[in-house]
Amino acid sequence: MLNVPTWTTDRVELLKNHFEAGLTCREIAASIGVSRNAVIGKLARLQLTRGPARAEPRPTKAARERSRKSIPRLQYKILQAVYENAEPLPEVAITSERRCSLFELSNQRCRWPIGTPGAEDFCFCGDTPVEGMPYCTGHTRLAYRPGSRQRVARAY
DNA sequence: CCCTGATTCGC
DNA sequence: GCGAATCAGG
Repeated sequence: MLNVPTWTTDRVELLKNHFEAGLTCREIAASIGVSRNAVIGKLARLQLTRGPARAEPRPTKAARERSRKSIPRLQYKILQAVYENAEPLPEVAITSERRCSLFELSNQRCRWPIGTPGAEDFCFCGDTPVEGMPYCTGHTRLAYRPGSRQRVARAY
């Protein structure tokens, strides 16, 4: 493969002329025989734009990654910690001394529902939650069972 | 959904 | 420098 430079002088000339003529980037790209992104990229490097640049520069990819992934990462860490001392889940119900009503729920009460909604004895676990989680340790392990998602997905 | 131009960043 | 991936906006 010969290494033909993409942006030869005449191609750049074509690019500029087509741009002046008001062709869209896609049309310019088709005319020259390159991708639309190539045209857009080259125009950007030539400082050629049609409208005023956007006021707010995009946050860096790193920043976007951070804000997008930080919460899932954190929760993954928490779950890791919950499963750190992994024993088989007990078959017996997880009991709580602190059962509470819907209105007594808070960030400091396990939100695991117990019983049938609407029933007289319906309530919530109410125990102290794992930090950053909506459930206590036992119910966190019940709620996030490894592999359960896949099994459920296949069932549908 | 389709499209557009603009920006970032790994190559 | 290049352009794919990704973005915001229409």
